[in-house]
Amino acid sequence: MLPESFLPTNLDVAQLRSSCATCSLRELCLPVGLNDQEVDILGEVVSYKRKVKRGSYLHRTGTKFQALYAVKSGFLKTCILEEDGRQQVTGFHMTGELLGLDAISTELHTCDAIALEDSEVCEIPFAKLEEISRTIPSLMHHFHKIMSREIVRDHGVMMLLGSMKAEERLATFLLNMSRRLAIRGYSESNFNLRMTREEIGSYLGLKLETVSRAFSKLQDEAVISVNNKHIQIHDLQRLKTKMGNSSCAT
Amino acid sequence: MLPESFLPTNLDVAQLRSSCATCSLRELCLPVGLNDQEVDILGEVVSYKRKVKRGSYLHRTGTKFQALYAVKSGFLKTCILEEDGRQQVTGFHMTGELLGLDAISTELHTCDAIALEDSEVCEIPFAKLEEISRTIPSLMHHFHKIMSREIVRDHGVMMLLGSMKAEERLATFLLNMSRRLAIRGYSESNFNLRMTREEIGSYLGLKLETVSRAFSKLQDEAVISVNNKHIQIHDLQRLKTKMGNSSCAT
DNA sequence: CGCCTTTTTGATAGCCGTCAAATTTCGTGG
DNA sequence: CCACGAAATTTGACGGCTATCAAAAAGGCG
Repeated sequence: MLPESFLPTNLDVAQLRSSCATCSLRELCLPVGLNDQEVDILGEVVSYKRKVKRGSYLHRTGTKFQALYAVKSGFLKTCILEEDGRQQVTGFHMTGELLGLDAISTELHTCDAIALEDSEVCEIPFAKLEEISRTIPSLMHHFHKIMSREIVRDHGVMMLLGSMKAEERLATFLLNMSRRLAIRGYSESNFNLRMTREEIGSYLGLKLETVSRAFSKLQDEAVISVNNKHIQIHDLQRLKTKMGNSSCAT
Repeated sequence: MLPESFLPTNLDVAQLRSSCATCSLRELCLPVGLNDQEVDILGEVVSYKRKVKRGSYLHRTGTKFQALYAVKSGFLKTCILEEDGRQQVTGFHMTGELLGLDAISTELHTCDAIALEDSEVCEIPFAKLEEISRTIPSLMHHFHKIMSREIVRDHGVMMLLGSMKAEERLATFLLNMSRRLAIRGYSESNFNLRMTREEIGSYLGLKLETVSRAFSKLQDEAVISVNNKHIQIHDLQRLKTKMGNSSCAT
């Protein structure tokens, strides 16, 4: 613990208490749709931040669930692994997104969450969130929307895994990354991937070699440029057509 | 509207008002963990039932979301379809399970729900559910668990679609059906499937012919018997070993 | 009972996984 | 800052699993 002289000044305290209020992610994250007073209440609940170094775990499968995490900065993956060693990446998570929703059901984490770059997350004690959401209907409602959105996202991935070919999967993946980056103010056509080919492959139900080949093919067709982890999308429209035209003719 | 003389008698009113209280699915459905008084409150919100004939829609993609549905009897599938005609079954739903969770996010249904046999569902107006869950914390909490469980289930399907071979997928599917039927008091080793090979295939990311072949293979190995839609599981243990032993040796 | 849907089974083709090796990139420590 | 070794990526060759096409058989509904 720090000595008292190192406690935050009043200004710092104000910043802490209103961490959600002043957070640049306010419009992306849990506080969406709340008024200033409600955001302050939420901000008191969300008082702890946690740094997660690249490669280290935010949480592990089987550990007790106590809090959701909102990504404040950085990039993480979640993955489940079977007894037999098979691993499945279930998601990649950017700023403003919530982790831990799967753990509510059993109060145990059902997946590992691992930082793919140095990251910072806000800890949201779940019991407290439920408590204050009783008095802030719009918070409760938005939380339900977030959970629902995760279900919709998963259904989209099921569709992808169930009926798309390798190139379609990768195109869908790239466009998804592009869109999410654009929402956050980054370039939609020029970005660096944080994950390896193997992690992309696990997410897309493909082997890393197949991912690599699909990248090369899209590059040969001049739709994108690939330089290791750096991606440049030359033709967004054409990339979109790659998403869903495998079995048009039927 | 019915004339007053057709309003329910007192006895009927009592049965209606306590529909959740007397429902045989009380321990499987939304009221889990509620005391009698709370179940009564919930029962007032869940006052409408709807019959859905085999083959007809409970809801369609794109229509306005107003209520969740709890399956009271019967069996339904949910599926999404892309512009290009590709279809993906996202789930099969038995008694006590909740439909419509995906629609909360956009207030539009993101999938079709179709009855695979004559079914009956309880309509749960979502706004009212949120309203009463403010005063019944255990209801709110259980609802969150249900949504979370759906996310976990979807992640399991992603794992299945992403890394299992045809025979493993089918074994996983059969064991899932078996377990869910057992919970509901039916035989775990002797049941009728309600869906076609094509629907199973869509759910499992396989073509119907591949599903049929996988059935035949399991039958040749004397693990199950297949007679069209009737399934008999002879060796549950051996079926379980089929779930996850494709790439053990690595 | 008859038609249509569903299911099964076979033959073939194609996509992707597997194995392998070369090359590049990245992290760490000197 | 550079050098080294490990990790990641790319590319090729080949094989296997599943999709596709086809046809026959079985089942179900009006």
